[in-house]
Amino acid sequence: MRDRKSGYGQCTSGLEHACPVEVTLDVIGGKWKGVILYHLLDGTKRFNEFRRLIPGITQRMLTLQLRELENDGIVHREVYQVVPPKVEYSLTEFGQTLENIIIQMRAWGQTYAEQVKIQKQARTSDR
Amino acid sequence: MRDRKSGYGQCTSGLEHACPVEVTLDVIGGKWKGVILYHLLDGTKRFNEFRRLIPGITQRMLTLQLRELENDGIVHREVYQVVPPKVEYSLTEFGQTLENIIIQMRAWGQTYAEQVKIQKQARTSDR
DNA sequence: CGGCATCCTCCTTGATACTG
DNA sequence: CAGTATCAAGGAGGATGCCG
Repeated sequence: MRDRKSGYGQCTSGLEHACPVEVTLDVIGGKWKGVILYHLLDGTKRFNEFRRLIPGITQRMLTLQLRELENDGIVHREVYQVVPPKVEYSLTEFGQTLENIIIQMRAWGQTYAEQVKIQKQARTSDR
Repeated sequence: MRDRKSGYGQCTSGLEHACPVEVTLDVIGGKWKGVILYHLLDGTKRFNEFRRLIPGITQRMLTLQLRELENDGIVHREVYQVVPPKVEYSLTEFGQTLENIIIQMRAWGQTYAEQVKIQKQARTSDR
């Protein structure tokens, strides 16, 4: 496997990220992870709660993205052995270290959503 | 080509991002945009300079990702009509509004790269 | 309720070759 | 140097069905 840890600036496309920004994006950059984390900012959520909050997502993708976040130690999955089944998702302590970033991304998105839309449209019209 | 633009699966309606975090990730979340922006933090870069800084990227992907960033008004592309050709990329004023986020992501990645790696490995070995 | 397994499609990316 | 063009492959993601 190719390896380069020499500190600065290099990045592989594989699992070894030499570039710190990529490390972060690898964790929060999945297709739906942004929204999921966004909703977790204000507390624990259940599986179907996410499905209501994120209408566009499929069951499959919700599961996969939650598993990855769980995997990376960002999200905690608490299973209650009751009938009917109940599963709650929340940020782990580690996940909470991301809160500032999520909040900043939320703020940026809120502030510039319109401008981004305008930029994209300008280009869309010339496709 | 453009990342999560085509068609389905946005936050709520197809046209608008209802979730601000997604807006931001749509702009910076492309496969190589993180690294590109990371390198642009310390100034203007030329095309082949990126290729040196990001060994894993192909010419094609570099072009595509730069075009999208340009498209979204994040990156400025300055073409000098000289021989040999010279093109310089830099952050636009708008792009500079992302600097804090990139810097935070860089900091998080630096701090937690090791932990992320450990988490992933732990889970991998437990399958 | 909260999943997992399967199948299948189309987007994304890579490889390669060519150009102003 | 800084790209574009084309083709091919792999995988991300959707649809559907079944299960504890």
